[in-house]
Amino acid sequence: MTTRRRTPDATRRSQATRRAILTAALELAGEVGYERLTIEGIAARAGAGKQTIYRWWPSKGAVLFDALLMLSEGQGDESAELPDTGDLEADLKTVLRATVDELNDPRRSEPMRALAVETLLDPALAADFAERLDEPVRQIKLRRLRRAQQAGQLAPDADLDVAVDMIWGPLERRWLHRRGPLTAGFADAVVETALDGLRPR
Amino acid sequence: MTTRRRTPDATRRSQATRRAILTAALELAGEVGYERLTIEGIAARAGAGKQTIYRWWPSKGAVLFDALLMLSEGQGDESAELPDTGDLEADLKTVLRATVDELNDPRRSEPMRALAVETLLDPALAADFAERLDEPVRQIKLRRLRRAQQAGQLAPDADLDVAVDMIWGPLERRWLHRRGPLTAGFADAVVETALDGLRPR
Amino acid sequence: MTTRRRTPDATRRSQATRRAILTAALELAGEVGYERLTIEGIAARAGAGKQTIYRWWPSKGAVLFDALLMLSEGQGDESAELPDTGDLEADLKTVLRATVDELNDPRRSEPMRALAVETLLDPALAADFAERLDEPVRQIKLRRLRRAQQAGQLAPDADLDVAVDMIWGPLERRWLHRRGPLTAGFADAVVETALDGLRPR
Amino acid sequence: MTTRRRTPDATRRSQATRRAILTAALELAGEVGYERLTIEGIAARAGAGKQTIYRWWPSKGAVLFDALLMLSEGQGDESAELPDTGDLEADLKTVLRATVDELNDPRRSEPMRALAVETLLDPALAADFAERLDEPVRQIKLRRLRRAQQAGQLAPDADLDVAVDMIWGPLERRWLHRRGPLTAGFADAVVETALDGLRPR
DNA sequence: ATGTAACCGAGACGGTACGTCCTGTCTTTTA
DNA sequence: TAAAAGACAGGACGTACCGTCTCGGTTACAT
Repeated sequence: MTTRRRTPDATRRSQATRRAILTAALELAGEVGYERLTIEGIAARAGAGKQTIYRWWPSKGAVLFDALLMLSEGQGDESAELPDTGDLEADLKTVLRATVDELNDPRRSEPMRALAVETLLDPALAADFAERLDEPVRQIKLRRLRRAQQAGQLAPDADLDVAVDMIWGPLERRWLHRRGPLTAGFADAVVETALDGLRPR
Repeated sequence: MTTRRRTPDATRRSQATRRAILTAALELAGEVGYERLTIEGIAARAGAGKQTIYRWWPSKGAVLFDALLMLSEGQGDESAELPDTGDLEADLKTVLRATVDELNDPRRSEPMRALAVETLLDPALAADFAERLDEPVRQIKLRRLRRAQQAGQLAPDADLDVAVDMIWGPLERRWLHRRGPLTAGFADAVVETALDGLRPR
Repeated sequence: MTTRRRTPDATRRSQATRRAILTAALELAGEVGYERLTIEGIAARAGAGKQTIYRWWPSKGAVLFDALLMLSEGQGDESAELPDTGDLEADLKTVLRATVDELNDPRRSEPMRALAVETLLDPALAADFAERLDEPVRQIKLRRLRRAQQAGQLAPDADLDVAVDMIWGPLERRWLHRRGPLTAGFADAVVETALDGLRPR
Repeated sequence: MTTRRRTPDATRRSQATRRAILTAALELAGEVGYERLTIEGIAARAGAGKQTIYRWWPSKGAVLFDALLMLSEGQGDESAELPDTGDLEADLKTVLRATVDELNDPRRSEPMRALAVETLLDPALAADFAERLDEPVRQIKLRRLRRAQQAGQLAPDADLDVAVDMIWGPLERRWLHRRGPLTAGFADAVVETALDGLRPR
């Protein structure tokens, strides 16, 4: 007696309820942390039925994902670009400092950490996350570096995939593992070291 | 009637039971993943009472932590050093290739991933982990880099803390987030890029 | 954050589950005895979740109480009366012999003993039991005695509350404390002694 | 590999510890009630090891039994007799009024209730209790009635076993089931009714 | 005096059951 | 007919005690 999972009719979806659920998820993630965030808690806070959540999202991670997407609605365009003043080092410092500021704001940072952790545990969510958030952003970074490479500011044989990891990796690592403070100085040091290398010149 | 948490008497501890629990934890973490690893399951597999686990460990993450420590028993000395043939680049490649091999072995890798994720969720466990595993290893890395710096193989003003992140960070990131394959080639590229920098020379 | 005990909605209650739980409770009480009757066992036998039991009953005694009420459903009317042929002594012997038979049937007797013991330990249950079972039955007994008193078959100044205790007490005592066999002869002796008194005439 | 249950050597028994355990059992039975009285609790309060209790007593009921025996030490002689002034009715009233007073003193009454309940659940304890407390007392009662019967104050064919139940049963029932108040008046009424019977004379 | 055998306090251990919490499904009621 | 409300089976949580066991420390008797 297989009760086939019916696909809900998205056109009839209540937008007010959707927003209430996403808002409740964000608030609770910030208040109690991801571990103690529960579907029941979200439903109760949102004044929604549990079934409504199960109808539209496969996991609490997916709810949080949509909640974060809602937050960054509008500014997260596909066609966005990193600043390009011609000075790669200055541009990268500008971008990384902005990231530092964002990660230091707990209101946005806590739900993001929660989601990041969830992607480590849930491969399906990780794939969704990679496709809809991580990869587009990575392409933006790669485009900026490629332009710099064409302008002769980066070594012609530099592996840009490695370069992205090297520039943005340390920051993400410190943030995710709460290892050491996130400061503008750290951002600058990373950019300088990545560009100049560790060997004496 | 406050029933003060009594400190258990470690001298009476059953080593056989301890080993059974740690072994069961490793096996189960490998079999069902960290999310579905339960204290009840560990106790059942180990033939131990739940209370015995609760008596000695504060969380399932702590059990897994001890289990991994047991695995690396003996070789995890404080006085260990990275190889130093005088050729920093070659030495780093050797070390990172070894790490790649280790991380590609699911028997060790899966419980480690599980533990790494848990440190993201449990600050107390994270502190324990940092103190007993991460920081000692980081010091070993720093010592090797410092010797290279003194030998003139690294820039005298290079920030070695940033350097460590830059060399080992990308590997860890790929592993933890399952982003891209872990290969010897990737390890080599990271070492080369970190040492030479991205700018043309 | 006080999580107020929500009152369950009785109209939504599953009658099938309720019956399964009460049946399982009766069976288990008969099989393993009251002491080793557990909520977990009842839930398992009934194929119910533990929470379903905790939602509707405050204690295992209360479950058993309802189970016994279910058993005697229909015949336990408020308006029921003891037989009245005009011969008090014969009627009382009839009633007590029937009680003897009932108490000698372990299928009904064991759960009843279990419940009786539980009322000794749980005042709330005792009150419920007294109100819904014991007192109605006592009123039936009192009505029969009162009619006999009006008919001149009992002394006009006899304390009927004491009389009830004197007629039914010894039987209950032997049963509850397993002191001596329950026989028709014992029932007869009690009735005769209670009516005639101990003094020579 | 049967580890034969060794018989403890009673001559070496620590009397101080025994008293501490019995005292703790009485106190705790009064404080938290029988249900929540635990061997662990008794051991902790007495400053004794759990094994010391298990060595000497088979159940918590047995501990409480010995504790009550300790309380009534000295006055519980085998050769004791009920008062015999020649007036049976007056003597019985005296005895039952004394019992009423005893049962109204919670310090003695509560542990006794606890023990009484336990005998309902534990047949081994019930047998011990019957042999060492109940039966001797019953014999004393029977001896008094027998003397009265020989003196012509009771019907020659009266069943004295039934008589004992009839005289002492109602009091015990009210006490054990907390049904109605225990008063001297009730004691008197029971004695009068039992002696005179319910029929008009 | 010195084994040596027992009791004793202490408490770790494998277990059972507790009562709570949450999951994901299902059903009923509301709008 | 979507959504709220919430009952349900299931199962993990962390706690409390159970009764058994082993460990040293301390009597007390027998060499």
